[in-house]
Amino acid sequence: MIIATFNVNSVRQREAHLVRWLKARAPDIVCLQELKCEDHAFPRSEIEALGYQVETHGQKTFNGVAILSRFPITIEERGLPGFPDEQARYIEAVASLPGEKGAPGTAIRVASIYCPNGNPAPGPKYAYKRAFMAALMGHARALLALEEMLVLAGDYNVIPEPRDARNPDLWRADALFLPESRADFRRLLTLGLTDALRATTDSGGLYSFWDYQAGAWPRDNGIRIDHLLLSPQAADRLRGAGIDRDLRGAEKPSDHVPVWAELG
DNA sequence: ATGCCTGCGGTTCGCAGA
Repeated sequence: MIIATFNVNSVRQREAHLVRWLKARAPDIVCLQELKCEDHAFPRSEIEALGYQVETHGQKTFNGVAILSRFPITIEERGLPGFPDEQARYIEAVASLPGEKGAPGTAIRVASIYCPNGNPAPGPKYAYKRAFMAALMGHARALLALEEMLVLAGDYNVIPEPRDARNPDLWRADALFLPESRADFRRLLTLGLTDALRATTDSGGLYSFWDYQAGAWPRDNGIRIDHLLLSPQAADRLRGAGIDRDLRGAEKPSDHVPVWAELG
C-alpha cells in the first residue's frame, strides 16, 4: 500500500492537480495540508468519485488538513490532543486494511499534520511552533505505546539536516532550520519514529518545497520539509519511498509536492 | 538590504506562507 502527504496550498486551486496525481500515483491513503477552506467547500465529490473516503478538518482562509483513504477509516481526533488550538492543523484516523485470502484484517493509524511555520524567530509565532511540536511529541509518545502500525505524515516545517536544503546557509536564521526546530524534529525520531525517505536513501538534493519567489524551482533551490514518520511496526513493512517532484513544474502548482512511502 | 510569488478575503491592499 502507498501512503502519501501533500501540502496543496489551497485544495480548491489545486483540485485538477490533485485528481491527476491521484490517478497517476494511485495512493491508498493521502494526508493533505493547507486546504485553506471550510469543510463544506472541500471538493469532496470529485475525490470520492476516485474511490476515496474523505475526512476533513478545515478552516476558513488558512490551514486545514484532510485524510483520503481507499480503505474504510474512522476519525479519532480533529485537533492535536492536549493542545487547544483555533488553527486546524491535525486530523487522525484509523484505517481498516483487508486481510489476504480470508485472513483477519489489520489496521493502520494515520495522522495528517500541518506544523506551524514559526517565522519570524524569535517571537510569538516561534513560541507557538515550539509549543505545537512539544504537544505533538507528547501525543506521539502515547501513540507509540499502542504498538500499532502508525504513520505521522505532513508538513513539519522543519529542514532536518543540511543535506535537506540546496543552500543550507541561507536558512540558518530561519524558523525551519534553527537548532531548536531541528532538535524538536530529532526528538520525534528519538521516540522511535523512522523518517521514511531517509530510511531508503542518504542522498541530498531530495526536496519537497520550492518557494514561488526568486526562481527557486528553476534553480532547484529547494528544501525537504514534508515527512512521513513511521512507528516500528510500520517501518518493518517499508518497501520504498519517494518524492513526486514533477508536479512542481506544472502550471499553477503548489509550492510543495507529494512525498510517499510504500508499505508491504 | 529588500522584494521577488501565490492565495485569500474582500476590495484594488494586507496578511501569511517558508
